[in-house]
Amino acid sequence: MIESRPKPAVDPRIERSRQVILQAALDELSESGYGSLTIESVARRAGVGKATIYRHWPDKIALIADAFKLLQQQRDPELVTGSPREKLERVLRHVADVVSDSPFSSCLPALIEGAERDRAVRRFHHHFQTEARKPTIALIADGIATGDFPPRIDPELAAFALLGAIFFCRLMTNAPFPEERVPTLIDTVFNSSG
Amino acid sequence: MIESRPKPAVDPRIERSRQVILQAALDELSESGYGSLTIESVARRAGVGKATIYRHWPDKIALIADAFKLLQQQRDPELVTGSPREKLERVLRHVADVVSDSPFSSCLPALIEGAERDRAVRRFHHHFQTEARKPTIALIADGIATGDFPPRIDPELAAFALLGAIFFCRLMTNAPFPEERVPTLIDTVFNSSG
DNA sequence: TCGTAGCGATACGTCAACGTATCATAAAGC
DNA sequence: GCTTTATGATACGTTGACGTATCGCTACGA
Repeated sequence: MIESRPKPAVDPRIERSRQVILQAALDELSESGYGSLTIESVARRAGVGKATIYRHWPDKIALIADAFKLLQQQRDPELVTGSPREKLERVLRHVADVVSDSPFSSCLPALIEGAERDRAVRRFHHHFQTEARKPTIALIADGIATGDFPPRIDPELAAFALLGAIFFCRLMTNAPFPEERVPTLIDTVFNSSG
Repeated sequence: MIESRPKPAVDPRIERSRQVILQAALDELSESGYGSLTIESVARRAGVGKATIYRHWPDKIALIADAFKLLQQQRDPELVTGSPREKLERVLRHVADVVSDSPFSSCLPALIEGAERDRAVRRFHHHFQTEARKPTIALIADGIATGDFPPRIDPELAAFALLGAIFFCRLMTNAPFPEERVPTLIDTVFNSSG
């Protein structure tokens, strides 16, 4: 039997522990934040012995980095169809929804803090955000090409403005960006419709 | 002598301690973040006895809240003149500058984290940001009234988009928003010029 | 069915920060 | 000058997290 991955027959207990611990770490990050997370509280929350955590991760930073990676992977991109304007609206509605209320949203302050303090977190945070932005930028470029959007705008800057407005609202005001306001936001930034 | 404020003749040592300690707290927030700040490290950095801090603040949260208040007050608003477009450009250049490199910028992640964890920090953070946004919104509304800006845009949303792009860049990418790109940002959001 | 190995629980010594108390020093105010 | 008072330094007991070690237990794989 030729198999490229011999499947090292990993003990399922290992993977189960990993998942339970990482999820508990995310819950802790959401509740206590980056600087106040402790291995012991994660272990308590996960219903796991401290030693089990140290078996899988050398230190707190490695655990947090893995937890954030899991968080990023949980943000599934949404496939949308329709006109560029319709696609953009759906994508931004989804972003507004996720940024308003989701595990990602509740961990966002801790993620920002983590990226500021730890090089590894910062690296994949920026990398992942860059990747997550690409479809939006491409969407805007498409819309310009088809004439749906004004021709002179800079797609990257437009994406910064649209996404930035939503994130800004979450972090700097007392109310998240309401999904229903997405069309008006697009109208404002693209100065279209009426 | 009639004086509305009798000046309670406060011992200058008290005010000096307050300032030194608050500045040290800001430095700690910038370096260690919200959750990892300790009273002892602030005392060490300020060259002050621990007891002096406890004499002035009941706990860590009160100290941090006061430190953030000082930080906000240090952001002096800039008075600008010229056409609405020129004024807006100068204001946004100033914002891009402050958000890229300043005590405010280096404390921003800690401020976001602090606002998430502590109700008092959150309240004045949101309040101050709302106040700081008002001139920009008014500026945009003025520009619409004078015909410098497109008539149909929502001034508040436009401000969210412009400011949001700058903050988004600081927090979600590996490079702060370059000041020189402010004109292009305005052009993109207002779809004007060429 | 049996040996292996990952597990939870627990105990351990270490360390750092907590918040309080004390004390001489020195600056402030009269 | 003399009293008051805020200060820096230091010591204190307490707490909680660190990271390691041990030990039955049991799910796994053969």
